[in-house]
Amino acid sequence: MSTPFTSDGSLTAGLNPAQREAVLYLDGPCLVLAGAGSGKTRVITQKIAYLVKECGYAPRNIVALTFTNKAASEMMHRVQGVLPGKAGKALTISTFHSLGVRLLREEARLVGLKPQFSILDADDALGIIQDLLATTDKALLRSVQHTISLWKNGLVEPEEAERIAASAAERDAARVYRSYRDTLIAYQAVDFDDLIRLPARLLEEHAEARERWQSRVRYLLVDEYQDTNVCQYRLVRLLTGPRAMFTAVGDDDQAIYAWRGATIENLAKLTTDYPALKVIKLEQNYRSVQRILAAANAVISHNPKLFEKTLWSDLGAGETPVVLTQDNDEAEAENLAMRISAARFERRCEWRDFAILYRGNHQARALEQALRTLKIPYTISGGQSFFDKAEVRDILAYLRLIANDDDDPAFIRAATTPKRGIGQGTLHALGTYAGNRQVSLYAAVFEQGMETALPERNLRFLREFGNFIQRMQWRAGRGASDAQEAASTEPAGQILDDLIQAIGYERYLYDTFDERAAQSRWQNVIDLMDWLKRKADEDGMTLMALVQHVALITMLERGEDEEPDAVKLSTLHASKGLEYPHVYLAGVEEGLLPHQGRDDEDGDPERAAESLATRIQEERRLMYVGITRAQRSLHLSWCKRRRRAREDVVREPSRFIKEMGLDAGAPPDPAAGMSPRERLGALKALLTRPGN
DNA sequence: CAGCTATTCGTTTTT
DNA sequence: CGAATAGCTG
Repeated sequence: MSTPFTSDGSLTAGLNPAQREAVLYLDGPCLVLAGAGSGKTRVITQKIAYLVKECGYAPRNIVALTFTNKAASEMMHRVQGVLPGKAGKALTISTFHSLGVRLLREEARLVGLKPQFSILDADDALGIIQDLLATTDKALLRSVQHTISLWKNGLVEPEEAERIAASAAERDAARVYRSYRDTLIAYQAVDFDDLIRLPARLLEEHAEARERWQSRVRYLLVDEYQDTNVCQYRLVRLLTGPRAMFTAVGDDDQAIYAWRGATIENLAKLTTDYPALKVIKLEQNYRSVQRILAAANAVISHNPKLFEKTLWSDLGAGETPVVLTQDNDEAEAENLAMRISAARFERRCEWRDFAILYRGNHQARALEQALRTLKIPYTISGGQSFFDKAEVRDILAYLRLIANDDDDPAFIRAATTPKRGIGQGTLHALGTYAGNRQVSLYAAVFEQGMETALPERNLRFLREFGNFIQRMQWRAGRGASDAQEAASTEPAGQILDDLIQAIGYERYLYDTFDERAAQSRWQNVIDLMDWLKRKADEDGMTLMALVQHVALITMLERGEDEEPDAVKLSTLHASKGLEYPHVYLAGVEEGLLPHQGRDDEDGDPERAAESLATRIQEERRLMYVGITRAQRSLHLSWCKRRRRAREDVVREPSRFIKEMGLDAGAPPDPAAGMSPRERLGALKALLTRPGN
C-alpha cells in the first residue's frame, strides 16, 4: 500500500487505509462514519498532528469539539502524546459548551450580557420555572423545563412556541418560556442551552464577530457528530463558514441523545448542505471479538439504516455472549458480584477489567451493596458529579455572587447557607421590593426603601451580608470599574481562604451533619479550594476569571490520579467511548432496556405509535452501545421479578436478547437452587479465596 | 427563624 | 425501601 506523501510516514504508520484517508483528506468538508471501536479518536488526534506538523496550521487555529469534558481531556491527553509541549497547549480542544462560554465571554455585549454573566445549572433553572409556574408538581416542572430546553436547542423562540404548543404540558411551557428568558436576562445569567444558542445567534447577526471567529477557526473537528442538535449544527456551520474546512466524526448507530434534542438528521443534512462532502467509512473494529460484534450487528440490523456499514473484526471468534436469568434485582446484583469475583480469579485479571452497565442510575444501588458485601472495589461514573454536591454548590454560589451580583439564585443560596438570620420572611420582603423596583436582590439590600419594608433586626442581617459580599468583590478586583486595575488584586488563594473562614463553613458542616458526613463534605470543600487555587496559579487566572470558567468544568480534569483497580459501574449513556475486557449488562428487560417511557401521548394514535417506534430505535442503539463496550466477554442479565416502588413487578427478557439470536436459556448458575444458608456459604468461600 | 418530625412522593439517560 | 419535602414546634 503506497502512501500519498512520503513525509507522513510516522504520522500514519499503523493506520488502515480508511483511517489514513480520513487523516490526510483536506480538500474540503469531511464526514467520517466511524463504527464502534474503529479508532476514531486515533484518527482525530493524528489528523490534528498532521495539520500542525505537515500542513503548517498554527495550533491556535485548530479547534476540536467534543460533548463531554472527559472526552475533551482524553483527546487533549492523546494529542499531547503526538504533539510535544507548546504546540499541544495552544490547541483548542473543548466541549461545545466550553467553547460557547469562551465565545460568549468575549462577545457578551453583542447579546446584551455583561461579560461576568452567571451560568445557571439545571437546579437553579428549575427553581426559576417553579417560581414562574407557581406550582410544586415536580413532574410538571421537569417536563416544562425539558420542553423549553428542546425549543431552545431547536432555535424556537417563545413567540413561535406559543403558536406550536400542542399538548397541555407544551402550553404550560409556552406560557412561561418568555418570562423565563426575561428572568435570565434580569439575572444576567444563561442556562446550558444558551451556551450554544447565544453564540450561534450572535455569529449569525454580527458579521464582524463572525469573520473574527472564522479566521480564528481555520480547521474544525467535531467528535460524536451524531449527537449534535439543530443549534450545534448551526454553530458548526457559522464557525467554519464558506471555507468549510472541517471533519465531522460520528456513528449514526450510536446516537443516543435524541431526548436531549440531538438529531441524526444532522448527518444527512451534511450531505445535502455540502455537496462536496467527502464520506469515509471506518468499518474495522479493533475492540471486540467476532461473537460479540456479531451480536451487536444483529441487534442494530433491526434499525433502519442511514448509511450502509458493516463492522468486522479479526480478533478471533472469542466467547459467545451469555444470558443470565435472575429471580429478582437483589439476586442479580449478588450474582453479578459473585461472577465477577470468580471470573477475576479464573481469568487471572484485574478488577478494572470489569464493568457493570445499566440503564438507570437507580440500578446502581443494589449493585453497590452487593459489591460492598463481597469487598469488591468499585467506582461509579455517571452518578452525581462533584459540582452537584451541596457543599460545592454552596461555595460556588458565593463566588458567583461576587462575580455577578445580579445573580439572584446565587444570592439566595449564599445568603441562607450557613444560616445567618436571613429566612423566608426576610427574603420574601426583599424579593417583593426588588421586583417592584426592578433591581437585583443584592442591589435592593442597600436601598433606602428597605428600611420601611423590614424590621430593623432583619435588615441588619441583610446589610451585614451585603457589605461582606461588597468587601469580597472589592478584594477580588471587581470594585474597580476598569478591568486594567484588576492587576492590583490579591492572590485568589488568600481571598478564598478568608471567604471560607469568614462564613464559618467548617463549623456549619460539623454542626449540621454527623461527624462522618461533615468530614467528607469538608474534604470536598478543601478539594474544591485546592483545585481553584492550583488553577489560579497555573493559568494565572484571577478569581473573577476562575469563577466564570468553573461552572462547566468537571473534576476529571484535576490531576491524572490514575484510576484505581476497581470494577466500573456506569450507566449506558456514560459508558459511550469506553471499553472493557469483560462487560456485564444488568437489567436487560422489557420496560427497562427498551425503557418504558410515559406513554400518555395526547390523542393521535398514529403519532404515538411513530414516537414509540422512534424511541425503541434509540433504546436499541443504547443496547448496541452497551454490547460494543465489551472486548472479550459479554454477559446479559435480566430479572424475572424486579422490585419497583413498593411492589414486585413481573418482567420479561428484553426483545433485544432475541434480536441478538442468543439462547435465553440460562447456563448453569452457581447459586441456582441454593438455600439462603448455602448461598451464604458460597459467598464466604469466595471471600476467603486467594487474591481476595 | 431554624431544626425537627411526619408524610409524601416516586423512579431515564446529561452538558 | 429510600429520599426529598411539607408542616409543626421550640
